[in-house]
Amino acid sequence: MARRKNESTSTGHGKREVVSSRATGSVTLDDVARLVGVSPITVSRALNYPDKVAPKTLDKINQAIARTGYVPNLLAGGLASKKSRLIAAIVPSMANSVYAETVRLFSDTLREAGYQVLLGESGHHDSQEESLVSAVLSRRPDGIYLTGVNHSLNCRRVLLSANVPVVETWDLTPTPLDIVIGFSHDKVGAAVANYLLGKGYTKIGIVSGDDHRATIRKQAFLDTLAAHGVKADVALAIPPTTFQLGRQGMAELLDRGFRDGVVFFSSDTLAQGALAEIQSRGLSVPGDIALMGFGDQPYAAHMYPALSTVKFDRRMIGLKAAQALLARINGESVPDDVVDVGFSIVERETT
Amino acid sequence: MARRKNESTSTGHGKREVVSSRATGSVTLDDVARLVGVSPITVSRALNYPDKVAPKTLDKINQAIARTGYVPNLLAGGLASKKSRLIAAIVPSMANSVYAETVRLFSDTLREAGYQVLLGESGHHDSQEESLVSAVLSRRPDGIYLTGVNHSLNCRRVLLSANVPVVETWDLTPTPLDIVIGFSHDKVGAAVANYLLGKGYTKIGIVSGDDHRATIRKQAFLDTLAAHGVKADVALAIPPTTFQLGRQGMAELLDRGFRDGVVFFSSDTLAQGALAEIQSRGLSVPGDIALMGFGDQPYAAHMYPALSTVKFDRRMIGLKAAQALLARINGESVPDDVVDVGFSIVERETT
DNA sequence: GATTTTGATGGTAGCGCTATCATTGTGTTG
DNA sequence: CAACACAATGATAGCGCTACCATCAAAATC
Repeated sequence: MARRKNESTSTGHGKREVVSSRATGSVTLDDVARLVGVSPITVSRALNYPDKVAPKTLDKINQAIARTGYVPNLLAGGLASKKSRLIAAIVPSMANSVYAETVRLFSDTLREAGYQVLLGESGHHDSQEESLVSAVLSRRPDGIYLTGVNHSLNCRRVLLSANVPVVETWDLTPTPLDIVIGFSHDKVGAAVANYLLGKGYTKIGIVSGDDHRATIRKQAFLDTLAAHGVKADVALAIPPTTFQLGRQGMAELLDRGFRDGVVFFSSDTLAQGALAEIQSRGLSVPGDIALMGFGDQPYAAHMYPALSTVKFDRRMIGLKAAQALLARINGESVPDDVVDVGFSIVERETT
Repeated sequence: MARRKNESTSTGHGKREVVSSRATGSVTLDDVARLVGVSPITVSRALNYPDKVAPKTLDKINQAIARTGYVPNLLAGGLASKKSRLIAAIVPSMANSVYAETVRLFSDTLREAGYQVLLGESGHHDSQEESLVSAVLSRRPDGIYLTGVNHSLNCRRVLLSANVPVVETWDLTPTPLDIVIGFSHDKVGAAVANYLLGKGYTKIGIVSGDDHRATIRKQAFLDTLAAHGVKADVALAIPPTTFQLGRQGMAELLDRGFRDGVVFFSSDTLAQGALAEIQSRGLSVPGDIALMGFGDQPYAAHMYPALSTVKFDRRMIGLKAAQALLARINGESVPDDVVDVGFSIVERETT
């Protein structure tokens, strides 16, 4: 397999003893037990429940582990205990730093509790999500994190019969698979519309991605405007919502003669791209065109001019998702099936 | 554990049969075998080597799998076969989309070959990397992807004795642990210095992160300038290299009176932040201050003004890393231990 | 001092799958 | 039609670990 195949465990860096009795050559828990002169189960306990082992024994075992360079085999452990210590997370895209931040807090929280996170990118496709879920279930995760609440029928079926704790995120639904932590995109759309109307804008445009959640925001946004007799200019961008697509979307609007109005973008990145387009035409923000983002990325506050946007606590989503899964796993009660982390509108300089 | 605990496999969504004989309630390969009337090993073969099974049998088995909703247990399979079908990847940060893109191609390529990628974030800390590597090895990955070539002694030791294919990326070294795929940061630093000198700049600054690779680039940059008798203005940013820190770094330089020169940033994001700072002071780019980025992020070409930067093929790194690991795993020969993917300087409007 | 409790350890029997070798039946060859 | 090759399937024996129940000695209880 590898070029170093022929090196045995004991060669290379000295220090290590030859202890393995198995054909495979790697050190096992049995080897450690034999070395210390205890039974394998005691070594297992030393690893998993250290306080159930006498301090002296524990000490000897830890020494033996260090000497041999023993690395536990979680495949075997997981098979025997039915606890994989693995949590699967399915996100649309890691390149989108919005999701990355949520997942980071999720991972960090779980790591502290002794779990690892297996990440899968679904790319906003339901079918991709379904196959990822299936693939991931074969590792018998102790919990699953999903982005969004829209899953194919088959995906739901598989998840339910897997009998594994599931947390859905970034959105809300009254009927979660298990637990849902997020906020209402419907309300965001309406709130932004009302905010902009309140600021006196009547010329209003929108550049939006076409994923589930962006679509919900857009629809609520348009509906609310319509209720006030305002018809918005629409330019559609497809995910991924990139700087370039934001610039293109803005160009489209400007080419159609859009001026002296405000544009709502489905991500801060889109708005950032739009700003470049506006500046390249020698127009000013918010003088000629006002901009409204979504996400409150770290850079939004530091742009010039600083971007007005919609803020929500994505780290909180990751944290609460991890905590909810841990509670489920430990058999503790989870106070709420549906957790709304809310959102707020941040007014800066672009509106 | 979960609120749905009491639902058996057969309830909920109909369609599923009660076949499990085990206490755990989940369908096993044995259950499928019994249902079809073949031995378990035949079902195993149907899953892993379908062409070794008669088409008729295969068909019946697949039907039984669909009917029962059987999900293979890779913990058991991996334990028995010593193939986890898991590849571990350790990256400094997923929020940094530069790494995310490499990892995406890496994952995609491996997924097609039937592998899953377990991601760990090391946050540019050697100690964190070491503990991640240890944690990850207990899952018995079939291969490991590392970012960078600087690893703690203990980390190297553990990796070597694990006898697992390793690919190091994003950098070069004549002595890789196994395989290395990247480019020379030393050469980048020198090349950028020469490029800027060639453009006639004599007033030169640098705003740089302090991770291993950025430091190497900076040093080569400064050395090359020094060799031409130019002393650069230095402002240090710490990772993560964010928009905000770029803006701060630029502010620092400007406050010190830096003007009519060029600044080299260790990431495009830093340069983007710097642009905001420059514009906020009513200065022009590249008239008053010229900017040079690093990474050629997708947005760099679409900024206004478009950012001059250093381009390298990060997708190629991910792809080649995956291919190299697959070759090692399959026992094929790997043509080169050291693969240089090179880089190039992209001149746009900011220099 | 007899009994119960507690703490530390061990024996046994799997977890669900696959490697290996063995067996059967079918086609192929001279 | 014997001799062989090959395709399809099966029996057995683990992979490395932990759950479960048992054991035994020392401490605590009356």
